[in-house]
Amino acid sequence: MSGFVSHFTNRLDAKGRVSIPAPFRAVLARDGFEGLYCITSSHCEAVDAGGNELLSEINKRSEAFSKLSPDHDALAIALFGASENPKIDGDGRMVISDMIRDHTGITDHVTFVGMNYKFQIWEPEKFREYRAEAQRRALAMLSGQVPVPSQGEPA
Amino acid sequence: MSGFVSHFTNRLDAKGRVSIPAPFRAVLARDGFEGLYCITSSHCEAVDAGGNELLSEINKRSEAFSKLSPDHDALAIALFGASENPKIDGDGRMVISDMIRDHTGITDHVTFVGMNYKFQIWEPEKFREYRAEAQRRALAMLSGQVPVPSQGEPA
DNA sequence: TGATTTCCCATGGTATCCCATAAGAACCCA
DNA sequence: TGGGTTCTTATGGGATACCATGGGAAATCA
Repeated sequence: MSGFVSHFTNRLDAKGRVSIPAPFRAVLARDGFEGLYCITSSHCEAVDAGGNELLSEINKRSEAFSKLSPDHDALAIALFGASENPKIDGDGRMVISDMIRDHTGITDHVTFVGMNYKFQIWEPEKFREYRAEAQRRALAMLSGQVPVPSQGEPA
Repeated sequence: MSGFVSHFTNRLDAKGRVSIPAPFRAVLARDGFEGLYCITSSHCEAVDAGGNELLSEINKRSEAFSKLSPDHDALAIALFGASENPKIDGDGRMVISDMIRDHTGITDHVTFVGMNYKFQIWEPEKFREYRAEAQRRALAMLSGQVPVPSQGEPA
């Protein structure tokens, strides 16, 4: 079935907890990962989060470098050093760690953004800005592509 | 097999629900998708909706870029972050979310427009205007006054 | 032992489920 | 052909379940 879709903004409480959106929890449960896998994004002020599907995607990436090579070691350190495994409590909440706070600038609200095989954690205002930019880029990327075979386009 | 055809206008109730036209429900049932897949249209004030067939169309687009790359992230945010999976209740209704409201301007009535492999959700008055404009353009194109654009809506 | 984290329960608002009803379409049988 | 009957569909509304959030108590850590 489908993965992480849509976006939600929830509130951080006094203890630094935030509810993970219920639809995302359902996807994680199906995926079977214990807890959550989080890693800072290398190219934007967000944190990638997900379960086994995200993890295997990252593994696939690092396997492109042969083990024992300096490149592989450096990559491993970068990946594991920038990652965390937050627990999810009985009510479906996680705590926003200092690492996530520092990298995202989150203070009192958190935006969760579905990206199918993973989702991202954003500071709401920063997300709005990034999204506007992403939509511009997406339009450019898609229009350069071969047209999709839609027959019914009105006009 | 036959897809979504014709168009229907239904009423929003006090709870923000609206009946999905029965013929469309029949198509969705055949498609086998649980619920509905919705995504805002990038070139008009409408929302695209459908089942697996629409979803695979979206997936196809994003799979052209390798995961974890900046390009893929931007595209995933534009596509999946701007999507939703409304449920369909036992009576064949869906709720019009704030996202759909904002993007379409829907207040109390909803027009469903069949487009074969997907359908669109419109504010009725906006749809009338859009359709009239589309017909003018079609006529102009047929009479040879305007070079026929291959695809890709130029605003 | 004080501070922090984890577990558990409470609550208000909202979404979902379920049933009722009315209008219309299709159907059937004389 | 016509009139009655049954089904489907759109819509309304009450009851229930779910979810995000808050806070206390127990457990863990330094």
